[in-house]
Amino acid sequence: MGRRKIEMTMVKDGSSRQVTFSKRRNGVFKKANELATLCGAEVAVVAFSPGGKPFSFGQPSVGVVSDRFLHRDKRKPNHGKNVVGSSKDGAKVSDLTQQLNELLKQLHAEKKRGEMLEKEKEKSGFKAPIINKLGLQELIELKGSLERLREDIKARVSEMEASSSLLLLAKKPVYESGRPVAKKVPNSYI
Amino acid sequence: MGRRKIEMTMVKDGSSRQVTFSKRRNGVFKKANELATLCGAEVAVVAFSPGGKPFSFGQPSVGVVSDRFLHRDKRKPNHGKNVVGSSKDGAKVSDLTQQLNELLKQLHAEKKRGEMLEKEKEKSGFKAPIINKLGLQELIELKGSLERLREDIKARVSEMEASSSLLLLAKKPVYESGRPVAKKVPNSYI
DNA sequence: AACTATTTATAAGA
DNA sequence: TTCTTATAAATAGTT
Repeated sequence: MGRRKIEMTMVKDGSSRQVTFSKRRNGVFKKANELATLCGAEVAVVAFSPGGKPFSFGQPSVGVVSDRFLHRDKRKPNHGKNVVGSSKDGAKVSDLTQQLNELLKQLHAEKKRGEMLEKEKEKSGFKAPIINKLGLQELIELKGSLERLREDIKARVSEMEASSSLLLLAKKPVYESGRPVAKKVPNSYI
Repeated sequence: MGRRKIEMTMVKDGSSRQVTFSKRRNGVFKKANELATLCGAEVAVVAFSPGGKPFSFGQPSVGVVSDRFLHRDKRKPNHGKNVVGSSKDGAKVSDLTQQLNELLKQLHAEKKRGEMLEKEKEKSGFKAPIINKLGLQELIELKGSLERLREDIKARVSEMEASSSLLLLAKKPVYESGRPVAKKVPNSYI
C-alpha cells in the first residue's frame, strides 16, 4: 500500500526490513485495537522484531487472552473438529490446518472454475479459432466485407442467371479457357 | 475504510458487529502474516469473537510466540537473522504456514488466471457473439457451406466474367428486369 | 457473497 | 528518523 506494490517475500535489506517492521507493527496493533474496540473482542498480538525485540498489544492483556486461548477456555470452540490435543501448539496446528483446508477448498473451486473456462475457451477456439483471434476492429471490417460480399454475390447471381438464361436460350454450353461453366449456386447458400 | 468513516466505538447492532468482526479479523490476520513474511518476524494474534469463539494466527505458532513473550525468552535480543521453528511443534507449524502461503499464492494465481479467462470470454463474446453461440455441428456445416459457396462463387465469377466478356465484346450493357448488372466482386473477397 | 465509494495503510522519497 | 505523497489495500454500506 504505497508508491508501489511489493512482493510478499522477506525484505532483503536489513535496514529496510526494520523500517517495514516498525511501520507495519504499528499498523497491526492499530487494527487489533480497532477490532477489540468495535467488536468488544478480546485480542492479543505479540511480535518479535527481526532484531528479536518483543512488542505486544493486548485487550485486556496479552496474558489474559493467551491464557484463555491456550489453557482456560472451556467453551466449545468454533473449530473443534480438528483439535490435535489441547496444547498451545495443538491449537495452533489445528487452526492452521483449518485455514489450510479452507484454502484448499477455495483453491479447488478456483481450479475447477479455471478448467471450466479453459474448456469453454478451447471449445470456442476449436469452433472458430481464426475468428476468435481477430481483433474487434478486424471483425467489424470482416463483417462489413462479408455484407458487401453477400450483396455483390446476390447481384452476381442475378446477373449470372440472367446471362445464363440468355445463353441457355441459345441452347449452347458456355466455355472459357476450355472449361465448362459451374453449376448453379443454391440461393440458400447466399 | 469504506463508504463512510465510522466512530471508533462498539458497534451496537449484534449482527453488524459479528460481520465487522469477521471482516476485520481476516484483515488483522492478513496484516500479521504480511508482517511475519516481510520481516521474518515471529508474530501471534489471538482474538475472541463477540460470541466467545477463539481465532488465531501464529508464526511459527501462538504457543511458541506467547511462551517466548510471557515466560521463556531469556535470549538477548537477536540482532542477526531471525530464528524460526526452533521449538518442537514450531517446525511442523512452520511447514504448515509455508504451505498456507504457498496455497495463498496459488490461489491468487488461479484467481488471476480465472479472471483473465473470464475477460477473454467476455471479449470474444462481445466480438463474435453470434458465431460463438453456434454449436459445433452447426459450425462444421457452416464451414462446409462456406467452402462450397466459395468454390461455387469462384466458378460463378469465372462464368460471369466469361459471359461478361462475351457480352461486353458486343459493346452492350447487360440488363435483367430493368436492373443494371452488379459491379465486379474483388477476388480478394472470395 | 459480491460490489463500490471511501477511508486507511504504507512504499518511496525528501 | 519523521514527514510527505502517490498508490495499494482494507472495508462500510449496499445489493
